[in-house]
Amino acid sequence: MGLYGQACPSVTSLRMTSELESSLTSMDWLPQLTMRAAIQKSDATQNAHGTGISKKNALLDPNTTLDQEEVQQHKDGKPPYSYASLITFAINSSPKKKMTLSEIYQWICDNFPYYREAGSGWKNSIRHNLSLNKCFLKVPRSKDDPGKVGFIFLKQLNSSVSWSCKHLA
DNA sequence: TTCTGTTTATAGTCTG
DNA sequence: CAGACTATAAACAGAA
Repeated sequence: MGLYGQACPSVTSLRMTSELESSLTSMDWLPQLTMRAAIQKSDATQNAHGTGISKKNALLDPNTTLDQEEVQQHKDGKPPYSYASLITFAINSSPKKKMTLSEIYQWICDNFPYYREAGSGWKNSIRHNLSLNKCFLKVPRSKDDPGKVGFIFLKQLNSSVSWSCKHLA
């Protein structure tokens, strides 16, 4: 297996040790690890076959986020990121590292106009990915939540659960 | 009915 | 080539 199944091969796994819930006062919207690092990394993994295109699979680094430059670069055409990567970016863009399905859709549409135009097949793929990929964890909503995992955005009528990246250290 | 989520199937690509 | 991974499509069940 290559870059995929694993959480983070070697790209700076940061010190995501203890900045969990304690960062409400100050915002933490910039983990500082952008796609560029991930892409360079995978670029280094040259294509041994020389079949032309060198696939730029973003590493599924749980800490990777997408920065504005990257967003602008791919405003046209289909982004070179796998669905798993897109989902990861989306989830990581949320302060709580959780997102509901509809929010993930929204984030992707906001950041990649391509998907606004595309049909609805990609949403099917997103759902398929969330269910299949071991990197994502479904976090059910708790009714009388003790205050631990009950953070839900739920501004839509649906979506009673949110998703997060599964990367328990 | 629509949205959400799980599963199965199939085809293409990449890696060892 | 075989196996792993990804993209797509689609069947199907449950909830709102």
